[in-house]
Amino acid sequence: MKIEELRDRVPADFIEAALRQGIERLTPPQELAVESGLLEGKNIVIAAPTASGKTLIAEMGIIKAVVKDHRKAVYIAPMRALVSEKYSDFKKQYPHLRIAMSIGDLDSLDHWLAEYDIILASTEKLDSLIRHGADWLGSIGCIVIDEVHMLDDPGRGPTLEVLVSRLRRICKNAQFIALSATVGNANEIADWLKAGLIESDYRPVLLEKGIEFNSRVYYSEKEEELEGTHRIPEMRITQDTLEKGKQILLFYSTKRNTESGAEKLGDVVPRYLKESEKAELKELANRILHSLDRPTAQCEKLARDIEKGTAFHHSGLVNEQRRLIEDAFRAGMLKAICSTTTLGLGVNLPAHTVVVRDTTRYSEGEGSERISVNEVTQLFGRAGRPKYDKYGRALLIAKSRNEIEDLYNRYISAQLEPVVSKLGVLPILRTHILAFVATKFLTNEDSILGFLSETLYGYQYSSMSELRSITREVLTELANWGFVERKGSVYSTTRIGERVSELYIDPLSARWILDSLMKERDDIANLFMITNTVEMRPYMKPTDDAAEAFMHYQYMLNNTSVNYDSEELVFYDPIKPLSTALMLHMWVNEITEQDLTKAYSTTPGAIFAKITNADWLLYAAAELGKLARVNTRPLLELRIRMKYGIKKELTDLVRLQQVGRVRARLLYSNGIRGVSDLRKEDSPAIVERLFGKELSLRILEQVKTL
DNA sequence: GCAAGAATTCTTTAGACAGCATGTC
DNA sequence: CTAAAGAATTCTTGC
Repeated sequence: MKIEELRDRVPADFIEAALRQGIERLTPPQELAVESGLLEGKNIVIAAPTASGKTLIAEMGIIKAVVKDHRKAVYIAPMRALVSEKYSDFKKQYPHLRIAMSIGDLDSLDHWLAEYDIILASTEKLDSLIRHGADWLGSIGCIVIDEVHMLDDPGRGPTLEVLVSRLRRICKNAQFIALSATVGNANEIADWLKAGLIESDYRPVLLEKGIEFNSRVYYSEKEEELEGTHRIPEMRITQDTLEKGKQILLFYSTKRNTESGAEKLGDVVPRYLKESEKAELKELANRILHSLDRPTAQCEKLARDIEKGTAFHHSGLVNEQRRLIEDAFRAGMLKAICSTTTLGLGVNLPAHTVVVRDTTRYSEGEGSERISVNEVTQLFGRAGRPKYDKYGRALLIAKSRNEIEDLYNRYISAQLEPVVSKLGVLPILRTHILAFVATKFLTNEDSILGFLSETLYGYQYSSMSELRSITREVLTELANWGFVERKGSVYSTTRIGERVSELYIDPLSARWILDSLMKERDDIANLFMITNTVEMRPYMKPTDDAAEAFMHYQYMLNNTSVNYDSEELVFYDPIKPLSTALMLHMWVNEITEQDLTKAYSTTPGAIFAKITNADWLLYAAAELGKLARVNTRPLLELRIRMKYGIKKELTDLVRLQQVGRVRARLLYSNGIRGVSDLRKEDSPAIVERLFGKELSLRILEQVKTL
């Protein structure tokens, strides 16, 4: 079907945008979607491979709802990176529409969300907006759920499940469009959502899946001899790929493996680089090296790899480094990347060849486990660059002749796994049930159960007796903790309970924080208060210092296990969160990232993730403290120190714009110890000497208004 | 006597969402 | 609380 043929059924905005992108025909799944009533507002579940054009289907629904029906459209995705990618796509294609993005740290003016046509948000953010009583939800005409297989995730799936079920109640006439490349039971999901189902194998770029063994690749209907001669299989595959003038992504099971992989690639890749590329790479390496104030050992390692045309990519990198690497790969500068699943989950970054080197992964409590077919399929989906490649190649590596067939059966000819609801667990329901009561959405046991029966869990497990007993238990617990009150059969939240729900923290964490607030606390105790929570997991490794401090702080660590659910207690070791607290304590005492990575054998990426979380939890703790009538000054001060990584003495200077960690310290050591010192006669000269004319002016200007 | 390679023991283990009010070097 | 695999260390072999 040609796009043009849709002229009278879909707004011109969409047609023009599609044509601008060079899209003239619908792909088969797109055509099927149109035939199954996409444009008539029917709910649709689409299970089709990566790059099969699922996004365009969503786009059709969104634009139709917005332009033709004058309603709002919402796009939900599980990753912030995904949301912002879609945001810039939409902004580019539809500059005249009012498009907003709402994710954790970046928000287009919350309150004004009502003014926008298209709202793109992460699952949790939209859930949170509901908790804050967003009133524009009723005017939604189209809801797109990207990566619906997230429903299967034990940690975050239930939130999506509850969110979707709730939206179905709030937005009675809205159209639901759910997308995924990896669901084994799309029919079930479709049935649950009362949606039409579209399943398709269509790919714009052919995908050849094979198993490598001994320099030979075994596909289902052919075999291929590799060009490479290297003794390590994935290095041979890389040589072969580079011989073809293509790029490669290699997926490993651990961060360390990606790093050693990239190092080995350093012997393979450079001979395929042009002189001009080497110069560009050198420049890139330099930028990577200086992504932090002080390069860490990891930064140096990464920079060395990049000069050779390769890189590793995992959560230990800071965002800027990740972005630089992704862009450089897209531009063809980098030839090969060794990555953990980070690259498979986030933004779209295709390569001609994809190798999933490891098919097992360690998981706590279970030991080493095989990764799922769904996940391998997800990673395989990165193979083949539309517009550049005729076909993509996705490979596994066999270590023995026997393993060839085993891997083939297990991952290539295998069925995708079904998505199964993980909602039926007490700690998860605790959070959501509090939110139901807090928003007065559901206020008694029966209505809560009625709602839960509409979730995927209710669909998949028809017996609700288990949920009934958990719900009862949760309500009792929340009442005991002082977050809800009961009158007859009706529950309502206390002021604190309501705030806990809005702050989006686990009620268990809130209870622990409230209890801790009542005790005598120093900085470390305050930090432990927020690190000993589920929100802060995974914890840092226990250090010797932490073990020692544990003895010292025994008094405050009494009862720490209150913060854990019984099954988890087996794994709970309070030294770990204490270790995290000590790391943060060093951060707020101006220890450099470089030293922190060494002392806690961690990575810059992990440090910043902890800092961001700590900042949020310190805010939450302060808010709870307000309600509990506790002095929150120390918490707020700690929060400023957390944000900037500074000692107490610099907190005043940092109020100035353009002044952060480094500049504040510089000012301080030059005798300017606070904003008031800037008013002194000789100050302007000092500031100008330190920062130059322009910057010093901008700093001094602020003195009048502060 | 020494080095390359085999055998054994030791060590370590993916990712990422949320609040709120504005701007780092 | 479990198991795989890389890294580090020790042992063996062959010249």
